[in-house]
Amino acid sequence: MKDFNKLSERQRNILRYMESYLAEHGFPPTIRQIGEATGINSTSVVNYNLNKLVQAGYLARSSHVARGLRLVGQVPGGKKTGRLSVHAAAVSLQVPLYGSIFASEPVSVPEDYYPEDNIEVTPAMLGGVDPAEAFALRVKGESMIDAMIREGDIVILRSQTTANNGDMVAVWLEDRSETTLKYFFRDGGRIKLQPAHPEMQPIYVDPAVCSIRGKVLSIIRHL
Amino acid sequence: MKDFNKLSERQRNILRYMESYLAEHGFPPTIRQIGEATGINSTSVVNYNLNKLVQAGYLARSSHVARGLRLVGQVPGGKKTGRLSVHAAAVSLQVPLYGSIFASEPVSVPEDYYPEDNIEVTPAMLGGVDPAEAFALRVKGESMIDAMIREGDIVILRSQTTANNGDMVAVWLEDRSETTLKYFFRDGGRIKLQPAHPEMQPIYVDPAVCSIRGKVLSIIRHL
DNA sequence: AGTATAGATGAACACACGTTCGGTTGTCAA
DNA sequence: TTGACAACCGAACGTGTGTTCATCTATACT
Repeated sequence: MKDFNKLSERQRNILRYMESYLAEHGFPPTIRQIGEATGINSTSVVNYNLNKLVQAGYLARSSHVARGLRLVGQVPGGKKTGRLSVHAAAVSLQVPLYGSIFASEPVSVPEDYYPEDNIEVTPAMLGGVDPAEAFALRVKGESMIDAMIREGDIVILRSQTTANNGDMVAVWLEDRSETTLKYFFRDGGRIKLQPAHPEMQPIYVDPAVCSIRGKVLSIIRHL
Repeated sequence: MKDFNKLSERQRNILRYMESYLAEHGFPPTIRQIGEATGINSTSVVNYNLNKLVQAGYLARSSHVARGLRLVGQVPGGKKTGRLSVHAAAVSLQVPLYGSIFASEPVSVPEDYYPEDNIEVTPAMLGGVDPAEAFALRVKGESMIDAMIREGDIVILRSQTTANNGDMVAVWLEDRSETTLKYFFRDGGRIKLQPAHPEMQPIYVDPAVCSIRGKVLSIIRHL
């Protein structure tokens, strides 16, 4: 019988990652993605361990084929009888990922493009918002650093064109040709945009040149 | 409602081929394979029709990703789903929340306490790590601001006492009586702890007074 | 007539991605 | 010490694969 515990820690991680990636995307990950996710920084080592897993009967490979991986047999999902067992079978939701937000470029909005991917989220991350109104953006560049947001972060938003005081919003500033994430405040006839970093100064803009694309619900950072 | 007959003959063939290829291999075909199977001898035409199918809501694409195709909804015989159907899909996981991490206090570790709550996470947020090894901490205070982390953030960690270069870890520094989240590097006989904020200087500590509690997998911020 | 617009073509481009190889480290046994 | 071996690393290589572009054909509309 195949003994799951006979595998190395890395090999178990690879299998688990394969499973979750497959569930999320519908196609297998690349060697480099596996390496990144499991802390292996040489493709040859991933390749090495994948071949081990093939020998052990856990998966099949098509050689010279991009993402030519396939799980065979069953990976024990939650059989680990440790302490509090892990999977309460709650549902998770998917929201479309509409590309990247990048300073000096308009942020893509749902109408403009089709989603390039789906992001799995938990209900708590939507804060009660209808999943159909939610979408996600990937942050590109270090331009959002003043909002305590880093390159690669995933931002979950609710699509809307207005906002309340204190909301964090994605706004397109026409006069600056720039998109940012800032806290939103109405200040008399103007709009005050406050960076999340406490030491940075707010900027004031004319409502006419400031179009709101969505309100930030939550942020996911993957290391 | 999506009308299957509204599609061109080629587009229907593409969907059918996708289905059978997926069933046979476990991963999607390439553009060229689709072309070959459906009698199209230009990759750009396949590309063109794939985009049409995305618009029509039959499939999703991940751009610049080899075999980045996925069937959404059901090809006839089954039922249809709406445009971007937001669907309950995979199971989500729960990890225990072991209190808060706070500078000038040791971070709680799993052995010390029992969880005060459970946090729902998606498999992607664990990056392939066994859910049984994962736990969560809530960030208290503004002390982690140099790590681009704010009060209230939830940090997902994997319980471990060693780390690899480049990992972000939660460490207890005995000589400073302080807990922080930093990037971990071995530097000769010492340990270099690099803040996430690029402009801040790293600190160097003796391994003897630096105990690792866990490696950060991901971070959730709820607004 | 002109002129859009959907569909198709083939070639060129750029990079994503699997593969290979020389070298290093650690462990175990003789 | 020596040798063998499993695991790992980093870099280079070749090609698989998505994308883009200029061009061409139909059909339909003014």
